[in-house]
Amino acid sequence: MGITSRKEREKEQRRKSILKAATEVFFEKGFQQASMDMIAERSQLAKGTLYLYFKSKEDLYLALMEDGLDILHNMFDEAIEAGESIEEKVRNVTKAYYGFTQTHHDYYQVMMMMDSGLLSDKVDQNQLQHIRLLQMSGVEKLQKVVEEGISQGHYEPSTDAKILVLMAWAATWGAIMLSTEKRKILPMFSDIDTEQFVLEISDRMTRSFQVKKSDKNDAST
Amino acid sequence: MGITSRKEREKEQRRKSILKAATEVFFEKGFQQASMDMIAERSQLAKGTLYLYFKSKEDLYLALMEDGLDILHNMFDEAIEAGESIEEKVRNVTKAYYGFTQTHHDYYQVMMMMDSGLLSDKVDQNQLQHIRLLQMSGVEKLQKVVEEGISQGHYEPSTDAKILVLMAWAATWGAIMLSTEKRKILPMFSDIDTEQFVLEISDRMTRSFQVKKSDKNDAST
Amino acid sequence: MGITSRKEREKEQRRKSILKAATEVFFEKGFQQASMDMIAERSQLAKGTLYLYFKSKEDLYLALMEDGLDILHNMFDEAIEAGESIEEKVRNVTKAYYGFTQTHHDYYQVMMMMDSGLLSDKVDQNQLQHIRLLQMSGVEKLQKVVEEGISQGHYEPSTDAKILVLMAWAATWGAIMLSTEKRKILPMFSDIDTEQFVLEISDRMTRSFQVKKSDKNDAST
Amino acid sequence: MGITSRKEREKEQRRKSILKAATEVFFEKGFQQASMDMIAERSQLAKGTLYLYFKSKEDLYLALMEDGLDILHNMFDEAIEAGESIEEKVRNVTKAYYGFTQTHHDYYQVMMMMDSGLLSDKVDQNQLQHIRLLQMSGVEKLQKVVEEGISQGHYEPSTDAKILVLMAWAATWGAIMLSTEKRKILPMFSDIDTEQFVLEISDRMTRSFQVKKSDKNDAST
DNA sequence: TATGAATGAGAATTCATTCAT
DNA sequence: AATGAATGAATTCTCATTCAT
Repeated sequence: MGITSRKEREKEQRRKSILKAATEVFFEKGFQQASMDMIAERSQLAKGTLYLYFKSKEDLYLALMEDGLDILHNMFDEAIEAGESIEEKVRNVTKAYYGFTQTHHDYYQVMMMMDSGLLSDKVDQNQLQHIRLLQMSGVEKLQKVVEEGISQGHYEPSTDAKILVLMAWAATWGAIMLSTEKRKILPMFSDIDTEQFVLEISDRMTRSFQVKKSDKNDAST
Repeated sequence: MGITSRKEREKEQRRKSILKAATEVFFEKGFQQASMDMIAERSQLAKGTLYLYFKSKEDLYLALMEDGLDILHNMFDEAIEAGESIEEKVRNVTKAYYGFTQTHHDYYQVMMMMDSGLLSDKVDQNQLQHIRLLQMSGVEKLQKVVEEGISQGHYEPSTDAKILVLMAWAATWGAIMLSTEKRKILPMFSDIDTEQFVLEISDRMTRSFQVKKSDKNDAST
Repeated sequence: MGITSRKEREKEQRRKSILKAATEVFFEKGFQQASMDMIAERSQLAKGTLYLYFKSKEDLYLALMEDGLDILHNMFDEAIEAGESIEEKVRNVTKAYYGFTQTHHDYYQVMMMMDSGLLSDKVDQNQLQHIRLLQMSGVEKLQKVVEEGISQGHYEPSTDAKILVLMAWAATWGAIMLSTEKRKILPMFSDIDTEQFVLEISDRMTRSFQVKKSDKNDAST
Repeated sequence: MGITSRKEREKEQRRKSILKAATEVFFEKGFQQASMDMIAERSQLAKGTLYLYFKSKEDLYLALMEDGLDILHNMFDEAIEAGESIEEKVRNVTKAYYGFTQTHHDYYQVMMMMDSGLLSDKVDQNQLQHIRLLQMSGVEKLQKVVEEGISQGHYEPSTDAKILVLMAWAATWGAIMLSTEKRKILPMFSDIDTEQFVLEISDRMTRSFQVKKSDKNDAST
């Protein structure tokens, strides 16, 4: 048993180290340009060995996606946990997402890649389904928070929690993509604090659903 | 004379038909997966012929991008022209962008791909520069409208036109990406009218910069 | 008739201009690297037109060889004519050959190319035979001169004219190739006057067959 | 240990067998006409395998050149070693060179090709430099022998060793080229013993520098 | 006759995957 | 389990030649 579990730990260890190498290479080269040779070299293993752990390049990529999503969702859970008010919880999730794109920049980029261009011919459909579910669950977590907020009178009673979440999500996502991808193109971006930008856009979007007291809503850059 | 122009027209015609085929294939397969063979077959031409019109696969791709951006920017100009009030102009641009993603869905998708990972090694740098400029100019057009709106007292005097535009743009872009790309993933999206969703998110974002009268702003889905 | 001959002259003219362009391009690029496109462009004609005058790239190449050999042999004839003594005639031929490699450097290079690498699959065998004959005739002309020299007692009576000519030819050819092709490799060549070198090697070779006043050093085959 | 060396030997073996196949194909077709497909087929390997051993067609060609030059220079060394007198040493080198062109005829032909038109764009410049050096070193070895001969009074004291060597070399090379390449063209060659021809031309050339017993025939540069 | 657009066979090279050791 | 040599299908691009105008 001890032996078995040590072996299993070693196996898991090796799996992780392959994933790490793959993430780096995918990030640096993009999915297509990355070759199994590069990943093998980076992970200090023989090419054949990769196929003992992942049955194809696509499979490796999906595993990596799952990994990234796991990290992200743990960050979400902590973010929601840590927030005391509804407002803070929502804000924390935005922060968490932004934080993920910064501290796990390679994971983020690699995950972004996926949306355009992976052909799922040889892809394990079960695994794909699992990833889809993970992607959804982030939104669902946020939705629960908002529903609580509605019932607490924090948002307009007529608010559709789903719509609110999707809009906040869309705005946040758009802001992050705009900041990270277009920074190179749009010089106007050069003097903007990205985190502020992302947080403010999320704030403005969620606040537009909030109940107005007598009014002193406004936002400063 | 007649002959020259007929020949030229035919050449242009063929160029267009290659671009059309290429757009389809790039859209279906992604840039990397799309092969010149596929494009040749789709356009009913021999492989070599493609190289008479475009000097490389990258070149073909860039030409296609330019084409798409041209269409988009014409739509923007008309949108701004057609709007009577500031509010309407901004709204029209959002509509135009959304419309573009729908009526030229393949162009849109292909343009989205670009951001992740085209190898600019063999790419004509002048052409690339031109594309960058086109991409920027859309934002700039909107910025002019907003600046006018600020000076007309339509938006808070303290508003930074650039920030407003970038936020509106980010939100709109995020909304469109979310709706088009994630529709397949998020079942919660199934009963949402996409155009409404996109317009509303843009509205909410811009309205958050507007001067509040005494207040009765709200939005229903 | 006038019309016919004008047309024929024009045709011949065009043929020549294609050959000229081809020589330049073959010289600059080598046979394989030279493309019919380049030759067409250089000769200011359409690609298709080349095929009205030469039935293939190989054919064009052979025509060019013939042209070069014609020039060379005219130079030989003049060289022999101009020489007053046997010695001078032989020397003049060497000079003429060297001169050809200098003033018609591109022809010379292009002719050298042929020896290595042309596949005669699609080549007109009659034309090839003609070229072979031309190549031989230079040697034959020289041989006649030497035979005269032997009968005049200029060379050892036992001399085999054929051997003398072949040896002189080999030495001259080797010297020219060494000087032109190896100059880039052998730095030791840098301070040698090529023409002197070539003439001297030919001299030494032929003189070794000459009758020695008081001596009798000789070589038997 | 045993395993490692066996594997290495096998690898070297395969490398050699590729080189062998390549030499044959290059010889038959010339560099440009030879395709990696042909070489793969000839060596009974898959095309991709070739690229495990040589990184490009050019690389393969250069490796082959180096191999051939190595053989040639070993033959030179032995030739010089084996000769007892100066005269014999020089003669042996000529013999060795001729021998090489006969026993390694394909190597010789392939090496001859090089001089006309290898594209050095993608070629490893270090390797190219090495080849240039090897090509030179043959001449240098001979030069040393001749210098010794001069100091021993074997050649005219005024003799420039460099000139003597270059002339002997040129004559020998010319003779070999004439005999091998033109044999097909010049029927007059048919009844000549090639080796005799080559040796004699070399003899005549070197002897023309030798001190004459009772005589004083000489040549001025 | 002259043109030049179109062709398509063929070239070098890459790389995911397999499999004997 | 781990290796890494071998594979060969697939990819981009070239270019001699043809042929409708």
